[in-house]
Amino acid sequence: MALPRAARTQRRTRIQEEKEERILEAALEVFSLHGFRGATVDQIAEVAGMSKPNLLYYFRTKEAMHRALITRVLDTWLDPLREFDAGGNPVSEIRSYIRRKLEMARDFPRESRLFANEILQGAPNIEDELKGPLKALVDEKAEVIRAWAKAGKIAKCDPYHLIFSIWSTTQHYADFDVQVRAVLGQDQAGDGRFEDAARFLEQLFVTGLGISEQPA
Amino acid sequence: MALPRAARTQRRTRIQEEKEERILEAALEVFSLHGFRGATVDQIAEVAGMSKPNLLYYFRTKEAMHRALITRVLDTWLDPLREFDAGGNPVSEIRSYIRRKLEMARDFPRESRLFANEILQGAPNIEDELKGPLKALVDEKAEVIRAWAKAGKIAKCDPYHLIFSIWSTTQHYADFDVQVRAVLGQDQAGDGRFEDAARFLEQLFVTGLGISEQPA
DNA sequence: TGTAATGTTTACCAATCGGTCAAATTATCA
DNA sequence: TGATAATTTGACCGATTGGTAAACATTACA
Repeated sequence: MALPRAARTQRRTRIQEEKEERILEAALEVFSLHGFRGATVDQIAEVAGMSKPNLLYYFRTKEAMHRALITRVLDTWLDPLREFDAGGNPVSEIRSYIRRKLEMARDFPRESRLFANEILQGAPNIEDELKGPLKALVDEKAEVIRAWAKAGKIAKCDPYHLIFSIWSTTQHYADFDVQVRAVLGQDQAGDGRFEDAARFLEQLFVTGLGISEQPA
Repeated sequence: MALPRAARTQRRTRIQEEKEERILEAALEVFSLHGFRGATVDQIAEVAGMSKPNLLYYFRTKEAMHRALITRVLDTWLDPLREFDAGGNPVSEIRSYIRRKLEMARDFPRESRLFANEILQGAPNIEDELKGPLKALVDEKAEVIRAWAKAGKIAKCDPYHLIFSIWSTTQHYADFDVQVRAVLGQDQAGDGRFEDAARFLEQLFVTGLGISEQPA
């Protein structure tokens, strides 16, 4: 018989570790390319190099795979924001936050697209996590930014929309990669586009948030 | 017999006009919510208030509907960029471009999500249009911006990444609406968020692009 | 009004989907 | 080694999918 994942009390087998990892890797590949509905279990099984029933032995449903992936991705996706340091220098904190987010868009585009897909579909599976942990974290960091602005260390601005704009500009290079490449053309679409983007965004945000005599 | 759309030489019937419009409206609703693969013809037919075979009489395949929608959306989506005036005042041109894009995100979120979905999936159906007309238009406007920078009217910056950042920040409020609402919470998630966003983005870009002594 | 073109519906189909089952195989360890 | 638990597979199932065929109804127009 042997019950898979769900009803286990003992610790995981070596085989379980390996296979579950292979499956999630394959699922990330397929889900990020075709979305949840567009991905098929057969596809994932093929990419993972195993039969469909074998895959379903480890994850009982397609949704279980997706849930495992989404929660994992959401967690690591927020790491850069967690590193945001209230005690640091405002400008350099924002600058390195942008840099880290851009690096994630470059190095983990599949994770970014998986997340984007989920949000686009209305986030049916992670609405609670958005309204809970995500909101809490953003609230906390927004308060830091607001304090910086109040102290005159950066320009007065809405901290939430500042965070949104950093998210959107950086993730754009992962989620809309096809469009970016199409517009830049073959010559400019090499890996240098991330350095160009970094330079531009740094200039935009640092200058845009530099101390200035904005009215309230 | 009666051949639908494809093989007609005469002008369209009144019924055809009406029905095709109703179908595309329904298709936009469903496609933007669930993506291409996630949407079903039955769903679209139900939203359009007609039977599935009747719908397929006007659009022979699901893909035909999607193609008709995508090309239409891509076209109107570029309108704000077309209005970008080389002869105008640089700062106010950029400012009103941002405003127009943000208005589109507010008033036509379904169109934005449809487009985002297509790009996320690798733009299988519109790659040519991206590399062709879209790139041409962006190239043209980028040249205008570059000239402005060269003349010292705005800060020196990469015009392509400037355009990307305007696209991403504004469309974020349509495509990631669920996330934005979740983070802002019930109190702040009213329609006022678009005005707040407009104020923030205007400040960010105008200050960020203001004349400054950036090195080359 | 008659009739031909246009439009609509009912019934249906083949393909694909997520998932099951029982038998066969392999790993584990006393 | 032998027995027990864990893993893998091929065959299969019901539901849903995109799309079709042909009968039926309606409209346009001479």
